[in-house]
Amino acid sequence: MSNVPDLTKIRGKREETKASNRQAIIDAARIVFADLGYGATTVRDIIRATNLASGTFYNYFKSKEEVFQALQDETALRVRPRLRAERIRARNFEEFIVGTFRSYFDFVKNDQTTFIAVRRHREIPRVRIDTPEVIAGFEELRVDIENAIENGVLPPADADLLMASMVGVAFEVAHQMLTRDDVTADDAARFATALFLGGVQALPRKAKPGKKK
Amino acid sequence: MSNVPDLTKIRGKREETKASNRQAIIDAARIVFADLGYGATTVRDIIRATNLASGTFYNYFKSKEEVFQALQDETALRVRPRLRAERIRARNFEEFIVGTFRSYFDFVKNDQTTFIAVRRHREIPRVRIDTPEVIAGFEELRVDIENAIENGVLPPADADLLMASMVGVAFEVAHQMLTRDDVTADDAARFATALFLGGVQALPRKAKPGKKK
DNA sequence: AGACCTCCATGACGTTGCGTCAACTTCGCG
DNA sequence: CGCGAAGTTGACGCAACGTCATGGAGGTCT
Repeated sequence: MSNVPDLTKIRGKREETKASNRQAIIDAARIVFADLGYGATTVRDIIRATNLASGTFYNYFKSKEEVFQALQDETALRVRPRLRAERIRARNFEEFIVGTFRSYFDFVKNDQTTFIAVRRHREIPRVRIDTPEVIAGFEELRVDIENAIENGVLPPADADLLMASMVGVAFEVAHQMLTRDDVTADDAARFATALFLGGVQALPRKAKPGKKK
Repeated sequence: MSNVPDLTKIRGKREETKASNRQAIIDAARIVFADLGYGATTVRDIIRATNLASGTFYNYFKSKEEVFQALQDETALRVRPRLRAERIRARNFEEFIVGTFRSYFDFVKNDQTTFIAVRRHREIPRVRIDTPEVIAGFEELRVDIENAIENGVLPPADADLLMASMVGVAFEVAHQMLTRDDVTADDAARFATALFLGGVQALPRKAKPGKKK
């Protein structure tokens, strides 16, 4: 009998149930948040939806906020590589912009459940929470913008503000897309792209003179 | 002697303490939220910061969420008239855009405490909550955009998406402004304005054919 | 294979905040 | 002044919180 454990797969039953418990909590949370709304759900509601004991929850997360972050992070980690790939592939200004928006809106459209679930709060009309992974995604965009500027793909503008603008437009337009049902991912992407294609040319040069910091 | 009550001022001691209690709760909440962060704050923390009894709280709000909304609404009701005035005064495209952004960023800059307080959560990096009054402000912008389009001040674009874009850019750029300290309200306004002045020209024509709905 | 130890799931427990409610105080009005 | 309406108070029952001692299952060493 081979006693060589498959190192890349199973690290023992210990680690296995650990991962499975964590995932069970996250999955239960996704359902419960969507069902009761974020504010109304309690840690107890979440563990009740698993077959784990209350104490176990606290071995994995220290509050429902932390589970929520894990949920958001999961999503962020799924989108980021796609966006990144699009931008790296871009050989010019237009491709940079259109690639980013297109794949983001496509993702949102195909993944509506997650996004809608998150917004389905009862008490509060609309909420947005940025977790570390989401913020890391913003940072990635900023870096890509800076590189694009250096390579002459983008005109020299303030990278922070340009990143912020793209993020803002992406989120708000995506929200419209989910609210109205007559806006396709393509409509959204064409709108956002046109705005930036036209707008970026006109931007003032860097607000801050030198490099960052 | 005069038993004619000043109708516009005091409607009797009853109404007076009612208003004062409500305001006391809101004021206490503003401080406590800023201090402990939104998530960590409890209803008890808020009433402890007033000299009212716990039961009294529930005569005015039914949860901390509701107090928070009242706080947001207070702010929204202060900004909206200014933005509206700017847009109505606008005699052309540029004035419409620049007026809106300038006064919004000025407001945020002068009112940092409110905005920073709201963001000073411990558990969660960054949060945004839209209350009914805030959403009403968005709607106001949308209507103004539609009117501007009808009057030929703005080119015919999708008003919903244009509104969403302006909102997104306004929020995100304002956030940058508060995070970095080298961005003035003027920098922010010039950036956002340039983006839209250049970008709006290039927008696709209305995604939806006829009038709204 | 067995003994041993480590790790973690369990659920009961004390604590804290929740929302309600009966008793009481204050206001307005005749 | 006296009565009813309106609103405040804090104690109470209940639910969720986060912890911790216990036990059982997984890994390791001989």
